[in-house]
Amino acid sequence: MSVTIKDVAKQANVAPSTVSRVLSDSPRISEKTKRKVRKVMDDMGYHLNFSGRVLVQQSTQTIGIVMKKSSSHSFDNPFFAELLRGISASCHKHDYSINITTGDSEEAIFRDVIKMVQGKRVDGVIVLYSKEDDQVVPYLRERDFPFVMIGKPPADSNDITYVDNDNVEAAKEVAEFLIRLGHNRIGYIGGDSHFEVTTARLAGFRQAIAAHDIELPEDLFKNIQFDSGDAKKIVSELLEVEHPPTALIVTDDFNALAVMLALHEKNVRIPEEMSIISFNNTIISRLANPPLTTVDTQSYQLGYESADCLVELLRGGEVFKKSVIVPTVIVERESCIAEQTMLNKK
Amino acid sequence: MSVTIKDVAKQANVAPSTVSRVLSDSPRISEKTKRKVRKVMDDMGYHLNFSGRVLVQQSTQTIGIVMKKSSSHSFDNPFFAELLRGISASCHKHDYSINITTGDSEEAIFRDVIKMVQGKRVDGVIVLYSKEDDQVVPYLRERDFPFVMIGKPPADSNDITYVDNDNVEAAKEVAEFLIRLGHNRIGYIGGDSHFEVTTARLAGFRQAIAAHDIELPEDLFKNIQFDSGDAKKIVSELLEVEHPPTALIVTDDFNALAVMLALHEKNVRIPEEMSIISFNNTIISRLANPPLTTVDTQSYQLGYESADCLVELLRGGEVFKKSVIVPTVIVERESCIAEQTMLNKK
DNA sequence: TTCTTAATGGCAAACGTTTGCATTCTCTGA
DNA sequence: TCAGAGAATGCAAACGTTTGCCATTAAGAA
Repeated sequence: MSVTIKDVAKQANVAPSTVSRVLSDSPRISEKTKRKVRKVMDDMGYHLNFSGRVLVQQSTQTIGIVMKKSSSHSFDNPFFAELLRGISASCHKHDYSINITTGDSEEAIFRDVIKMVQGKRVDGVIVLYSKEDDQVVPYLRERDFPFVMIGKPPADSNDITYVDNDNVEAAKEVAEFLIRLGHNRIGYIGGDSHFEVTTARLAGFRQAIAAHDIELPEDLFKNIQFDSGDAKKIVSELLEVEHPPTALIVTDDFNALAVMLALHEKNVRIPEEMSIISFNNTIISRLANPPLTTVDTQSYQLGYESADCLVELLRGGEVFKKSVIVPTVIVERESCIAEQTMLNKK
Repeated sequence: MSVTIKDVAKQANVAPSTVSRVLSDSPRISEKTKRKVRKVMDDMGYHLNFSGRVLVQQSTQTIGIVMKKSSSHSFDNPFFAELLRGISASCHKHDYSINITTGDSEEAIFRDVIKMVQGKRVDGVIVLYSKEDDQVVPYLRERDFPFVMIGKPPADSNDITYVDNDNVEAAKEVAEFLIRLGHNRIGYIGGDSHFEVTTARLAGFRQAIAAHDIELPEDLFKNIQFDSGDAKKIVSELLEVEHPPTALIVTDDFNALAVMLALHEKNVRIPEEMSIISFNNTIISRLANPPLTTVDTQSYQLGYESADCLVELLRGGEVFKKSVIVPTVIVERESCIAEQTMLNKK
């Protein structure tokens, strides 16, 4: 039905192989022939059929993106959108296509991955999360299938290419930042503890307060499931501990927004009565009221680098597994003030 | 290298064709043989090679998603994320894969589309926008390539399958809603006027105010480019007209957030001094402060339906081009109050 | 003029499937 | 016992490429 390499060959009076070589601009074909063939291609409206090529080259020039468990939530979160955007940009640069998992449960996603990998639909895979008790990564490793992770692998991190922030360090800096502002009652609201990012940041935070000889009761440490109802509960609890915190560290902008809303409902003013600092520097932090002080994790860059790494892996250069740590930086806006200047509520 | 249908055939002592037919569970193969072959498949760890099938079946079971111009912005906007989530869910149901454009300029996206379509990488395409002066849609129509649009096509809408809200009606209802609350100085902040959604809503709004014999000066009508700097400017201008508005209609939650921030900086309180209503009911509207009254455009549903339509188209049932209008409903939260109960600023 | 060699292009196999048609096998009924 | 029917399976071509190797041509050297 559509015009193939053979049609072009016939029309141009050359062999199909010649046409193919013109396509790849092989030096074995003379300029004259190339011109002739290209003209015929244009005239006939020829376009390469992808699957034909894939079949023989055993390469799809496509990378797969493995979403995390509930893509419902990932999609909601501008952090993932940024990641995708970065990946997308890098792929475009390298002329790779993108195929994303569509499953919405861990099981379904795993099946998607198998379909991608075994069905040879993709050359490599980017795993958008790092999580313990995950089946995808072991599966990929077992088959020696090229992949890179966003987030530090829970195990064998020397053997896996990954792109990540230094989350321990980042959390430390955040704590130092608040401590420098005079806060010593700091509430910590982390994310799902199955994810590496959560534990890393918590560790960093604990290191920092220990280094400053600050002791914090365990009821100042919370985990939030993405859900604003949860935020209300957590905020209530935090306000009811014996010495309530004067500052809060929240795992990302999105949850911070939920926390702010909950505080607002409790008539706690930000930053006058509570400082808040969060992670990711998504557009939300700029638009929040007040605008959020947040650590820029450079999610776009994270995505971009991960795709770059994968492509490099695929092009086969790499002998050892390199990893990339993307630096973080605190972006100061208006949600944090010095402890001394706060309103005294009593 | 990996195990093919032939390997399985040899091992099971049958012909490759038989294995293929077992794969598709053809009634022409006896149960006994099927069992035997399936056992061998399992033992050998066989998995179908996708490209091989594609080549002969001339169908990829993959749909392409065409992002709008600056995916940079689309990705930022939870509205698009929701769309994607809906598409993804439907695709998963129908066992289709997803391939998205990676280009970031109109030109690059167009090239991506050509690559998808001519390279036969996808069976059909979903265009995530409706815009005048667009090259993608004409291209698809010319080649009779199956596609569906999200948003009403600027032309030939009887000939194109699309999924959309009734934006004229929705805007009308929003206006009526505000009028019923007693507002008659209403500011309107639309989006990029190249997009159909923008013009449709504006039309609806104008109809509604005309129907109520309200006259509004043209300087109450603004268009916002996505960018919070712009929001400040627009807000300033709106506050400086002779009789400033008491209510604002904003084209989506995201921009509404920016507008709210700008108002806040001007010390205008919401809703006491200004009511705001927006579109899309993304999670942002729930988390805003105060939570936004917004019209739920059901973006997830929009995405889901569009993929459903496309699959139906591909399965070839459709003779005529059906379109789906997804209903909208105003979700009342706390950003709108009756004009009478507002603070008087003078 | 003849031989050598470099440049150019063609042949055909291969990639992993599917599918129309042909073949083989197993019954059934006379 | 055998023709014939129907069920089960096999054969081989086709899908659109790429690529190793061979064939042809032309040019240059002797």
